Amino acid sequence: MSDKRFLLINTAKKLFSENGFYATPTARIAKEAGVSNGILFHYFPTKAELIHAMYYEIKDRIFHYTVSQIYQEATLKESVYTLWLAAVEWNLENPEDFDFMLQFENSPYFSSEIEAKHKYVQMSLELAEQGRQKNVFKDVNSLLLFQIMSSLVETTVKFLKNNPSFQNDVEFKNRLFEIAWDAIKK
Amino acid sequence: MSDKRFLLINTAKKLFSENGFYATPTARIAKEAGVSNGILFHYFPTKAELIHAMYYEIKDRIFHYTVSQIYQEATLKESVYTLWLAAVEWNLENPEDFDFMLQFENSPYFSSEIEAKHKYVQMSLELAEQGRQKNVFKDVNSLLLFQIMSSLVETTVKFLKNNPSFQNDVEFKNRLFEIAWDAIKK
DNA sequence: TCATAGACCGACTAATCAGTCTATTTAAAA
DNA sequence: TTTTAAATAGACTGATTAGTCGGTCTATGA
Repeated sequence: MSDKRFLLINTAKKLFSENGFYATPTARIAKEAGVSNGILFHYFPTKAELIHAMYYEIKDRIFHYTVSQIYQEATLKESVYTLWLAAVEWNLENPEDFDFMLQFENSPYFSSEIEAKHKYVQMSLELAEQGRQKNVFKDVNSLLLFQIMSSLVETTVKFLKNNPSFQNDVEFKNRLFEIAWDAIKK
Repeated sequence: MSDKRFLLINTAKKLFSENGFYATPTARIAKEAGVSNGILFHYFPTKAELIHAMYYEIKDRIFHYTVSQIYQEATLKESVYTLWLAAVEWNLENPEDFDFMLQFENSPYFSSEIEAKHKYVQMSLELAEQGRQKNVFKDVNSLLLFQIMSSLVETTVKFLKNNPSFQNDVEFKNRLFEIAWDAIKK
């Protein structure tokens, strides 16, 4: 990936997370990145393509981050915990990505078909399926189990952002995980 | 509330839920409502004020709907169930309001201070507080308990919209409620 | 009857913005 | 060295859009 392309994605992400993508003109992105207007459209033919590229870039990074944390010998609960914690930590450490994702996933740019394709979702679905087969998880659709976990991660991150004093409180985070775990476990 | 004002809110809601508010010009709202452009700005000095008015109008309606369902002699779990079910049913029956809310709550128009003021949130917080004092709910912030319930309602509604065959399946909905209940109960 | 205020109209404007176009530079291939 | 394609620039445009403005209509009440 050329560095101008990368620079544009990062600058746009910052501006998007501050002002939302509708209030962020492409010209402003180019200016802030210190490149010409034309070059933005050279790399991204439309603003929508820039936004989609950003989505994939973020999903890829979060996937690699979380996948690097899980280990083979772990129990099911340990795996879920690892995934949950990795997702929470990652979002706390990358607030711009988190803001962007919230906006994106509730915008007309997003569709659940787009989401379903990603390896990150695939991996989570496999884990959900495993838990159901072992009779550990509640007996509902694994996609639903995944969506429940995702929304609880989101709620957790929002809460920790608003209450920073808890951000390093391991015991508190464990309690938050138990909430999520109790929701899905049988 | 004058009927033009009401008409404008409803027309805008329909268009917003179809196209999002950034892709819905004020002129289009007026045209579709069969009134002049000027009258829109007579009732709502800015587009943002129209959007905020819509938010309050929806929150009020959902509040009156849910509050009408709870009854005094109910146990805590029954009350939570009633509230949960009312919220789910209401959102399923009012998909435009649901779509609008999703957009709004993840847009720059929204702030959690705006939300916190509403009677609907106040009522839910009281219930959460009650549950904590009776030692029935987990020992975390009542605001967090409320947010958890809200996000699980949202996830449930999204899932039922994508899987309409479950919409009238009472047994399935009860299972979905148990997920939410297990999350918050001790 | 007349005055007044709010409801209502729709043409208009000032600004904005996504995307285009022409031209120049750079770098790699031939 | 020459050719070619990609990278870069930035002025420009066509379309769009929130909001304005000057005015008319209607209803109420004095």
